Amino acid sequence: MKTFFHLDMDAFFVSVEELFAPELKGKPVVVGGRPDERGVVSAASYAARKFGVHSAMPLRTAHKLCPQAIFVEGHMERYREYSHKVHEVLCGFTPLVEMASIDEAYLDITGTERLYGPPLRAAHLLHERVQAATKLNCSIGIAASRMVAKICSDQAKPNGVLMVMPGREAAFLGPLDVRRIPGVGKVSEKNLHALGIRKVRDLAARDETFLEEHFGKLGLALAGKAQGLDAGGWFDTEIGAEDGPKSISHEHTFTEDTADVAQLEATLAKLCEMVGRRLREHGLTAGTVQLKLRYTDFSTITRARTMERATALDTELLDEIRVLFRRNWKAGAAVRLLGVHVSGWSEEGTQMDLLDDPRHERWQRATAAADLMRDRFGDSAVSLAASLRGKFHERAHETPPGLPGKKKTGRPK
DNA sequence: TCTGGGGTCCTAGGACCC
DNA sequence: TCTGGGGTCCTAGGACCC
Repeated sequence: MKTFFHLDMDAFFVSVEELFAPELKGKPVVVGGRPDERGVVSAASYAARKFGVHSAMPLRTAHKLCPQAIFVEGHMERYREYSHKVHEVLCGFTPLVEMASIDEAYLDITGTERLYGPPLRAAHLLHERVQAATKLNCSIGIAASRMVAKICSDQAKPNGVLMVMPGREAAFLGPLDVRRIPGVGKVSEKNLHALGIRKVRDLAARDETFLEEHFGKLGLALAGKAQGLDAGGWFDTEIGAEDGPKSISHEHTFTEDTADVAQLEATLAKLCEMVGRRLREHGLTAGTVQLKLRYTDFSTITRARTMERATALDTELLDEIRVLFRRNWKAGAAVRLLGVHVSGWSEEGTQMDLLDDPRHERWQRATAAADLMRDRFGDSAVSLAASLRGKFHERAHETPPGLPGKKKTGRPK
């Protein structure tokens, strides 16, 4: 029998903001952007939640619900820094730790009784340590499966600890809405409701084959989850077995939809640069590139191409992306969003054979030099896109306004 | 309500091969 | 030629998570 913790930071982004601006405490705070911007709520304080504001809600809607709320852009670097602090505390507690996202983690604390006492005691100790190191609150769920531990931490919020005793899983889960099960979203909830399945106990009452017939693999997983099991899927993996990313992507939603080819292509160049940079940071080369296009009516297409050889070079990514764009963009149609996505890492990683191509080698050197400049002087110090734009357009164009991560000044060390 | 950005996993169809 | 059965790769779309 195993014992898992799921630790979840309370209103994480908002709480970090409060550390730097204590006057925000207790007030309705919304992290995500200005109230009149295109965008959604990343996090809302408990005071804001009282007005019905919640994460993923459009900022404009949040503003209508709670006009007096304080809207802030947020500081991702700070959240990452605090996430690292939490991670350090957890690793000092037990070696089997897995950060599941920036603000939550799973711990396998099986066999730590001699060290920390029974699980509830251990959880309170861990809670104190996190508090002492970060001045932030968290909630901890304890159970014999990761999934139940996650649901527990949710029920324990805010700033609480909750344990489900082994054998009591079905009794605990039974009265909960099916929506509380991780993996059941809006659509699955609706489909389950259509079959008269509203509570987890309704789910537990149906047999596996019935659920599989209606929901395929998802149904099979649901049957297990209704019993409180980690069977199959995401929960059924070793804690701490970290593997690198499977895909890397960047996308940008324009402040105003645009059909200006120059602006669109400049944006694609910038996105390819960002993706290329991340590839090189991870030491990866991508075999497949994918373009994402969203029009004004929110209709969205993706178009992918697997290249003859994998690459991590901005210019080669851009060449592919530009072909996909020209082939698939309904010319003249205003675009809301562009995205560049790469995947399919090359197995051998090395690409010695490419060195015979002098063009490729030149770009590799230029890219390495640009990376170095950005390391030293900041991301805006140099842009390959600028030189590329000269190649493909008669006039050079300004970098489009409002691109993420764009800074006016460098930051010399 | 007027809908971000970065991910993972699943499904389904078609090409292609044996 | 009137038509099998896998397996694998690729592409497109969508649900879901934070």
